[in-house]
Amino acid sequence: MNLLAHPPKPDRRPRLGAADWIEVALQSLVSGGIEAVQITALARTLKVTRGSFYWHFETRDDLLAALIQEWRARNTDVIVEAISDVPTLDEGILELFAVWVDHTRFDPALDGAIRAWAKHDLKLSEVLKAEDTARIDAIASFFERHGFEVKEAFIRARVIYLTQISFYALGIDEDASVAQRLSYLEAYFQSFTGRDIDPDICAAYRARVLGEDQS
Amino acid sequence: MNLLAHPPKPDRRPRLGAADWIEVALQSLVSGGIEAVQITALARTLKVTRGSFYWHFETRDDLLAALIQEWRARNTDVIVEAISDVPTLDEGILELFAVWVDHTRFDPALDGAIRAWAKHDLKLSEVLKAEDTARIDAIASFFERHGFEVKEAFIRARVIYLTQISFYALGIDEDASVAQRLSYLEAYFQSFTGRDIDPDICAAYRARVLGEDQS
DNA sequence: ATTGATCCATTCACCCTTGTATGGAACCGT
DNA sequence: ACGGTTCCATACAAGGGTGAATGGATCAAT
Repeated sequence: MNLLAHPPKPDRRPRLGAADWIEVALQSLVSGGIEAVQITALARTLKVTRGSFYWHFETRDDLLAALIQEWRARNTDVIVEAISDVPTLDEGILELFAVWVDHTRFDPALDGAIRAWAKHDLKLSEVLKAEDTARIDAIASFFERHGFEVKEAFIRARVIYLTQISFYALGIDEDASVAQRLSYLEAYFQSFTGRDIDPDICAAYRARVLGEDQS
Repeated sequence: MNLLAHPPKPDRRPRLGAADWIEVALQSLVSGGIEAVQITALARTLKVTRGSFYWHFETRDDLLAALIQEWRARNTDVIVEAISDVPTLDEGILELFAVWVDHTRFDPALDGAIRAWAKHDLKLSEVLKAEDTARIDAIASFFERHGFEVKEAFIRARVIYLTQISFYALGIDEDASVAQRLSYLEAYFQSFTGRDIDPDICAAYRARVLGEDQS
C-alpha cells in the first residue's frame, strides 16, 4: 500500500501519480483545513480533471487515510528519538529546541492541521492523543534520567511540550528574527528546567544556529 | 445591534428570537466546527424551518459575526482581571488556576472552537492574536510586579499561558479526578514560578476547591 | 375584534460537491 | 507497429447547501 514508492517527481511530464495527489492534498490540508481538501479543488491546482483522481483512488476517504499515513511517517518518533540517547540535560533540552526549529525534522504546520482535523474526528483524535502522551512520556523519562523526581519530571515534560505545541498554534514569534529568539534561550531553559544552562554549551548552540541561518 | 437583549429564555413557547439561533449556533460551533453551523442543521435542532432564520438574520455571515461578538463578550478580559489586583505571587498564580478551572468564567471549549475557526479566517485570527498578546502581557506585568525581571517575567508569562491553552487543546487530564489534578499543584507552581508555593496558601486553596467539588 | 407587526412554512432557483460510467489519448514492452 | 496498460476527459446522476419570494399563522395592541 505504499503509494509513494515509484515516482518521486516526474515534474515536467503532465503524467501524475497518487503521490502527487497526496502532496497537493497535504498542502490544502495545511492551508485550508480538512474541508478544503476537495478533489475538485485539487484537480484544479493539478490542472487535470477529477477523472484522474478516481483512477488513483477509490474514494475521497481513501485519500484522507493516505494523508494520515503520510503524517505518521513524517512526524512520528522525531521528538522521542531526539532525546533518547543524549549525555547531558543541557544538550537534551537544546536538542529539543533544535527539533522544534528544524521544520524538515518536525513539520509544525502539518501537525497543527492534523490536530485541527482530529478535533472533529474521533478515530484520529485517539491516534493523536496516543502520540501526545508518548512524546510527553519520553520527555518525562529524559528528565528522570537527569536527576528529576518522577512527579516533577512529568510536570516539566508536560510544560515544555504543551508550551511548544501552542507556540505554533498561536503563531508566537512567527515574524521574529533568529537573533531575537535566541536571546530568550537562557530564560526558557531556566523556566523549563529550574536550572541555569551551561554557558559554554549555550554559546556553542548559539553559534551553530546563527551559522545555519546564514546559508 | 444587541440581539441578545430581550428574551433570555422564553423556554416553553415555541416562539424564537435571534438569541436562540445564536445559542444553538454556538453549540454547533463548539461541537462541530464552523463548517457545522449550517442554518439547515440549526433549524432542525430548533424544530423550525429555515424561513425563521431569514427573518432574524440577513445572511449566514450575519450570524457568524454575531458569534464572534458573543465570544468576545464572554471570554475577554477574564484572565486580565483575575490577576490585575492581587497581593501576593502565590495567590495570583492560584487565581489563574482557578480561572482555568472555572468554566463559567472562562469557556475553554468555546475558546478552542474560535481558535480552530480563526486558523482559516484572516480577520478573526488577527483579533485572536491581539487577545493572546494582551493576556500574555497582563501575566508578564503581574510577574514583574512580584519581583521578576522583565525578560524572565515575559518568558514565564508565555510558558504558563501557552501551557494552559494546549492543555485544553490536547484534552490533557480530561478524565482525571479533582484530587489527582490537585496533587500536581506544587509541581506546576514550582515549574511556572521557579519558587515553592506557601504551604498555608496551598492548603487553603486545596480545601476550597475540594469543597466546591462536592456541591 | 380588527389591524399591523412579528414569526414561521413552503417552494423554487441556483450552485457546488461527490461518485459512476465510458470513451479517448498516451505510454510501454514485445 | 500493435495491443494492453495506464492515465485522463467528458457527461451524467444524486445529494445537500444558501437565498429569495410569498403566503399563512400567531401575538399584541387599540
